[in-house]
Amino acid sequence: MIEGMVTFSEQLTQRLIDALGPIGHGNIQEEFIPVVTAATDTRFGDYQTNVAMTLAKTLRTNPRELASQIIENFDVSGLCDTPEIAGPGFINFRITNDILASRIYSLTGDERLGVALENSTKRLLIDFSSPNVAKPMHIGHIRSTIIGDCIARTARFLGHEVIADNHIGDWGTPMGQVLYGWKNHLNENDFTANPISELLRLYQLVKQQSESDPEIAEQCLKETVKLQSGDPENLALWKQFIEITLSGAQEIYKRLDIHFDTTLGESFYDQHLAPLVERLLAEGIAQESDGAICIFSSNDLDPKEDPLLVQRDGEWRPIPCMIRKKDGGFNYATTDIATIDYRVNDQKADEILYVVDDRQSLHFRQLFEVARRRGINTCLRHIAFGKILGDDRKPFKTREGTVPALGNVLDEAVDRARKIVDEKSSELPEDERADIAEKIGVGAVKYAELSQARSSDYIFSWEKMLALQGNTAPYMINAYVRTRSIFRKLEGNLEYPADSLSISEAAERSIAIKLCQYGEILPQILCDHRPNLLASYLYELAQGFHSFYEQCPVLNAEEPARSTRIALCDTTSRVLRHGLNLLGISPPERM
RNA sequence: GCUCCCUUAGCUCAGUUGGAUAGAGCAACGGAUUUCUAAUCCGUAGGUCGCAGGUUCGAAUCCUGCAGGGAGCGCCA
Repeated sequence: MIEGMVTFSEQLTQRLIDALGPIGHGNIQEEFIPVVTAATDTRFGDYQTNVAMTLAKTLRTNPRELASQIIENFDVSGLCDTPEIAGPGFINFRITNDILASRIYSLTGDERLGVALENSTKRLLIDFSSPNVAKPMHIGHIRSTIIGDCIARTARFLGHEVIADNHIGDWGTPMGQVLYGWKNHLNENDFTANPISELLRLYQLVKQQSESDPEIAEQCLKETVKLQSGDPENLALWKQFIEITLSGAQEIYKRLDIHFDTTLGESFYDQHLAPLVERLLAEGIAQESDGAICIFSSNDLDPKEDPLLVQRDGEWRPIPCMIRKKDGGFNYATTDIATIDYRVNDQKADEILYVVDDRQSLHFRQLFEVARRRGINTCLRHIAFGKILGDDRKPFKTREGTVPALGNVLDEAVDRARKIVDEKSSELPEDERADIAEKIGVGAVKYAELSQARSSDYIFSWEKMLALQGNTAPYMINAYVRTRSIFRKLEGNLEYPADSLSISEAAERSIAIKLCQYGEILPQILCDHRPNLLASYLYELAQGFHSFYEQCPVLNAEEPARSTRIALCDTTSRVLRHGLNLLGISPPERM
C-alpha cells in the first residue's frame, strides 16, 4: 500500500484523541479510544462519533457542551470541514472534496486498494470443508467450505499466514461399515458406473442395519479394528475409498477454486490417540468411568459456563468428554485433542478456527475446555453457522427427499444462469456464454451463502440467488461488467495528473467515499469472521456505482469530470473485482 | 427437564463496544431508455423490532420472566 494511506476513520480517530488531550479531563481512561464510524445517513456527513455522549456520561457533563469543546480543539487541516454537532451530542465529519479526490488519485496507483497489512500477523489454521470418506459432498458442506475459504482469502490478504486444512473424516466406525458393506453387499456394476454413489449406498445400508442388528454392528467393529491394526486387505480397500472420495471432492474444489494447504484426515492422528489417553490419565485430567475413559469437570468454573456440566432435575450433573469407549475405541473428541496438539506443536499455529455447523457447539466448548485444562493457550475458535432450509423451513432436500449433492446444486445454478445468458446476450460466442454462466452460477451459490449472516439459518431459494436485482451475485457482477465496458471503449492510457481530479456531483462523492472505506471494512471481517460484512459493503458500492453510471456520463464528459469519473470507474472496477475475489467469486468481463 | 441459537415490513433478510426519524431486496404501485448504460436507475407505499417488565439522557441491541420455532444433551462423528 502507498505509504501514508491511513484510512479516514483512523485519521479522524487520531485527531479526536489529540483533541481530547487539552480538554484536560484527567479522568479519561488512558485506554479510551474514541469510535468513529461511517455516517448512518449521508445527510449527517461522512463519519460520525458518539464520543461526546459516551464521555459525558463518565465525566458527568453536558454532551453537547463537551462536543463543542472537542470541536474547538479538533484539527481539520487537510482532512475535513469543521465538524458539526447534532442531535443529543453526535459529532459529524465531512471529508473535503479535495481530500477525497486526492485519495481517489492515490487509490488508482495502489495495488492494495488502501488496505493496510495487519500490525500483528499470526499463523492461522483454518479447519473447514471436511468431507467424509464414502460420501459425496452435499449441500451440508457448502457453508463450511465457502465461509472457510473466504476467511482464508481475507486473512491472507491482510498479511496473516494461513494454513487451510481439510480435516477429512477417514477413520473410525464408518470405515468399518463401508468395509463390511463392500464385502457383503457390493454391486460391482454400480461401483464401476459411479464409485462414490455405490460407496454411499453401502455405507447408508450398513449404517442402518447395524443400528438395529448388534450382530452386524459387531462385524463392522471387527472390520474397523482390522483396518486400524494394519490388515493389508482393509488398508488397500480403505485407500481406494479415500482416493475415490477425494477425487470427487477435488472436482468440486476445482470448480469452486478452493485450495487446501494440508489434507490431514482423522487417520493421520490415529497413532497419537493411545499415548494421548495414557498421558491424560497420568496427568489426572482423565479418569475411568463405567469402563470408558472420560474427562470430567474440574469444578473451577461457574457451572453455567462449564461445558462438562449440565443441570438435570435441579442439580448439576457431569456430561463428560469421552476419549475412550468401553470397547477400547477412541472418540471424535480424542482425535480432535490430538489434532490440536499437532496443530500447536508441529504446525505452530497461533490460532485455530473450526468452521463447523452450530450443532457441534457443545463438542467444541468441551474440546476447548480440555485444551485449557491442558495449558494450551493457543486461541481456539468455533466459527459456527446455521442450517440451510427449504421453503418449508425444514432442512433443504431435493424433490426426491434426499440431501442435494453439491455438484448437482452447482450444475443447476449454472444451467439456470445459462438460460438467462442465452436470453440476454445471444450475440456472444457459445464458449464465452458457457464461461459466463459457470462464473455467474457458481458465484451465485457462493454469494447467496456469504451475503447471509453466518450464525442464522437461511432459506435456500434459486429465485433469490439468481435474481437479477437485489443483493445477488448477478447484480454485483453486472456492476463490474459495466465498469469493464467503459474501459473497452476507452482509447489512450490511464494516466492521471495528481491535480486533475475534482469531485463535484453527489453520485461521484458517494462512490468516492465508499471506495475509500474498503480498507476500513476488510479488517472488520476477521474480527468476528463475518463475510457478510464484505458482501454488504460490495453491494452498497455496486448500488452506488449503478446510480453513478445512470447519472454521470463518463467518456463524453468534459474535463476534469472525465478524468475524475474514469478514475472512479477504474477504482470501482478494481475494488469490486478484488472484493469478489475475496468472496471466492471471479467475475466475467462481459455478461 | 436442562443448555445454546432464533423470532425485525406480506415474503427473504441486514442491523456487534446501547445512539439520530429501525434499513435493504423481492412482491405491489408510479415513472425513466435519441445517451458509455435496462441483468439498470428514480419515486410511492408498507413496522407494536414475538410478549411483559427492568436498567438509562437514550434499548431491535443489555438484564429478568413468558410464549413460539430449531438444535444439542456418556460410549456416533
